[in-house]
This record gives sequence, C-alpha cells and structure tokens, in this order.
Amino acid sequence: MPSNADPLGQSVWTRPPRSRGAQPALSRTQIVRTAIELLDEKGLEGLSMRRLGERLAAGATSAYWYVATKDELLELVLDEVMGEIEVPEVGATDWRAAATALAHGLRSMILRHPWVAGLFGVRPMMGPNAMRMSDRMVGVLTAAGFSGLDVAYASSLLMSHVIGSATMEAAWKRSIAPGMSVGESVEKLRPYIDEVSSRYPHYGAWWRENRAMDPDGLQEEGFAFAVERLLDGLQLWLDRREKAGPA
Amino acid sequence: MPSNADPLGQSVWTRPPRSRGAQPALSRTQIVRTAIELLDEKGLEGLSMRRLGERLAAGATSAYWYVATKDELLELVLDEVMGEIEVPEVGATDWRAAATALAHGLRSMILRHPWVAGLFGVRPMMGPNAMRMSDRMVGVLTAAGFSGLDVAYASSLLMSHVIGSATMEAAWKRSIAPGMSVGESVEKLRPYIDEVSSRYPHYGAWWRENRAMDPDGLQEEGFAFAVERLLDGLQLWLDRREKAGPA
DNA sequence: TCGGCGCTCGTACGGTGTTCGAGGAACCTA
DNA sequence: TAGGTTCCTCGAACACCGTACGAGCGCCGA
Repeated sequence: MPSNADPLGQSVWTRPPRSRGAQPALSRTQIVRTAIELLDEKGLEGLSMRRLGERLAAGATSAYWYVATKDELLELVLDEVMGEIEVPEVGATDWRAAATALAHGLRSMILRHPWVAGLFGVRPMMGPNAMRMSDRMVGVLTAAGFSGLDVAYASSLLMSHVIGSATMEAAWKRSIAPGMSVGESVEKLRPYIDEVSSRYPHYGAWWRENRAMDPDGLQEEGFAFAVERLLDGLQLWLDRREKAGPA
Repeated sequence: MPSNADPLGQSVWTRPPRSRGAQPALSRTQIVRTAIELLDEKGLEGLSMRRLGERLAAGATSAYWYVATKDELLELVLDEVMGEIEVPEVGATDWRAAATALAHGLRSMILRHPWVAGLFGVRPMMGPNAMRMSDRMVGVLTAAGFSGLDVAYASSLLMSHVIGSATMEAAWKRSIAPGMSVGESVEKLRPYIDEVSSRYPHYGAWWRENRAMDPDGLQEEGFAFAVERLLDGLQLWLDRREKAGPA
C-alpha cells in the first residue's frame, strides 16, 4: 500500500464514479457498505480486499474496477460514516447546544464504528458528508459571533478534541479483552498500576485517593466535562471581545 | 500482525527485557533507536522488520529475540519519543504556564516525528516516559486546585486536544506532495475548493471572505488559540467552584 | 451479425509479520 | 580442561497482504 500515492492531484472526490451503462454486478455504494460491515465485525485489520471480495460474492480483485486503491476505499468509507452524524440546522438552537450536539454526535458515531479512529490520520476529510458537517459548523460558529480565522480555529478545536479523545479511548478498548468491561480490566491491571504508581509521587497520591472509583462510564463523563470547559472557553473569548470593541 | 494479541495480561512493561549475560550483538535500546531513525526517514509504512534487521546489520528476524511483536516494538518506540518532551517541575511556574509548556512540548515532539500520530490509537500509553508525563500533569493540576476525577478529566482534555489536532495535521501533511508548502498545495487545490464550497452556503461564504489568507503558520496559530481557550475554560471552572463553595 | 466497451476475475509479483529450529558462541560447573 | 547449559543469531518457510495485468465474458449500438 503506497498510501502516499497520488498526493493531491486527482482524488476520489474529483473523479466521477465508474460504470454508467450496462447492469454491473457491483457498485461503489455496495462495496463501501460491505466494507463497513466487515469493519464493524472485525476491525481495521480485519478488512482485506480479498475478504471484501469474498463477502461480495465476487472475485478477489473485482472491487478495483470501482476503487483505485484500498486507501481510496477507506476514504469513501470514512465519509460514509460521517454521513451518520446528524448536525442541527443553523439557527435551530443556540450555538452551544448545536456545538454540543455535534460533538456528541461525532463521538457516538465513533463509538459505533471504533475503527474510524485509525482513519482520521490518513487523509483530510473532504468528502461530501464531511463537508456538510463543516458547513453546518461554520454556520453555527459564524452565527455565534466568530469571524475570519477564528471560525477555523474554533471548529478545529472542537473536532480535534473529539478525535483525540476517541483515539485515546480506542487505544484503551483495544488493549482489553473483548467482552470484558473497563472495570474488570482495570481490576486485572491493578497490581501493575499499584506497583508503577508508587514510583511516581503525584500520580501515586492521586491513585491512592481515587482507586475506589468506578471506571465504567468515566470516559463518557470526562467527555461531557471537557466539552463544557471547551465551550466555556470559547464563550468567554466571545464575551471579552465584545466588551473590548463591538466591531 | 494480530495486534490484538495478548490483550492485557503480559505487556512490554511488565516483562523484563531479555539478555542478561554474554555480550549480545543487539539490544532493546539499540533496536528502538534504529527503528526511530527509520521512521523519521521513511514514515510509518517505511518501517518493516526486514528493513530494520538490514539497518541493524543483522538478520531479518533477529530483533524478535528482544521484542515479541512489531506492535510491541512500536509501543517501545512511542514511549521513547515521549521521553523527549520536557515537562516543567510542579511548582516551578503557575499551572497555566506549565500546562501550556506541556501542550506545546507534546506538539513539537509530534511535529518532529509525524508518524507518532498513527501510534496513539494502538495501545494506551503506559510506558515509563508517558507515566512520568502523566505524573507531572497530575501534580500540576492538583496544585492548581483540581481534585478527584476532575484531575483525570482535565488531563485527558489537554492530551486529547493535542493528539487530535496532531492527527488532523498529519492527515493534511500526508496529502500534500513532499517538499511542497501548505500554501502551494492549497493553491493547487483551489479550483476544487472553489467548486465544492459553492455548494455549501456557510462554508462557501466563509471561504469567499477568507480565501486570501495565508495558510502557512495557520496550524500553529490555531493550536495556540485553542490551548488558550481550553485553559480559560478550565480556569473559569475553578473560579466558579471556589466561589460556590471553598470546600 | 459484428465490433467495442463495461465489467469480472484468475494469476502472478513483490512485499509483509511471524514461527521454527538448527547452529554457534560464551558461560558455569566439574 | 571437558561438558553441558544457556543465550543469542538467523535462514527458511508459512500465510497473508495490496495490486498490475490481461484474458475472457456478456451486453449494446450499428
């Protein structure tokens, strides 16, 4: 997988999908949907072009008529699941509610398809669904009072946070046995954590005071907390700027 | 690469490194350092066990005596570069300055080794260097007035943001031809962006007003902006809580 | 009826991570 | 000094992977 093949230049989004006449057995959307099925079942490493062909009841390399490369398929897949996120219309609610909904929507999509966490770093998201989301986000932020580069900054702040926390959560999920809860895993790791944290003063002290906590649901709460702080920070900036000079 | 091999249970950090007697030709640290060299030169996809063996002037599979699996090697590599980050001592400065330094330190490490962005999702960071960083962070946040779960929330907020924005930046860097600046790439993409953004009302409007911006250095500024907002949000929360009930 | 085109897919190439086991070199013990 | 044991190296092989290529199929317009 060259993966840096065709940097810039022609991308999936500029080239029209193949197949216009006849009645082909496969289609781009069918391929993408089947790929997502496979990914949901077996994760990122479980998707190979051969397996995809098998599941499509087609030859191992048949998908290559519709898709130039595996990376390109993943790009399409990423945009497809981005389409699952519902973003509130601009003006439907205040900007805080809209941003909160967007953040939680993105997060729950990632929890539904944990493998996407590994896809964000591959290519910038330029597909139609990602664009639709950006569009709404820009609308919401502009209406809130951001302008110029601030819009890009604020929107990138929101996205970055969700993607980052999803990445870290995915790392956790990966390292625990499937079917085991986070709590049970922490329980098994406890001796190691005890041993290690005793060597680090601050961490150790914190751990001793908080070892009784229940780790399940902690990610969720932490995410909600973070979104609130983050929006507070943005709101504060808006307030300060308005007070200083209302343009 | 099973990659889910040995979920939990024994990890690199619990098992002592091999080789105690004799004078072996290789060593864990040498392998890790050479791997980083290779990664810096050719990126994540450029590192294969065979190439690593070659560069070590050793057999293709010799490294497997010191490292159980490629994933494990990557875990060691990740922790090694985490060691490059210098974190201010607790109490050396106020917590805002410390957190800012930590965020920028982590970010510049990632810019130095862009391939790490693809490693954060693999396993939770539990190596000694990552732990040292967490330790400092916990110390700083506790001194600032956070306690209990808030510490974990706030620290995860900081880390998530840096990792998320690094991931997105890596995606961008990957899609542009090597040696080309961001500005030049945007220039080449301009017709496509123009065409696309015209179909999205808010995004299009924003783009028309801001198409003249200089994209180089924008990431840097956006990052600094985000860190400020984020710390503002945390500070505000501390203030509010203190006012409500000073424990 | 006959090209030509859209589409499928078997085969093959050059990689990948990892297992296995034969072998060598250095050490401890007798 | 001899023998045995343990540590370490590495060539060969296995089961995969992404992808190029081109032969061949069936439908369509002429």
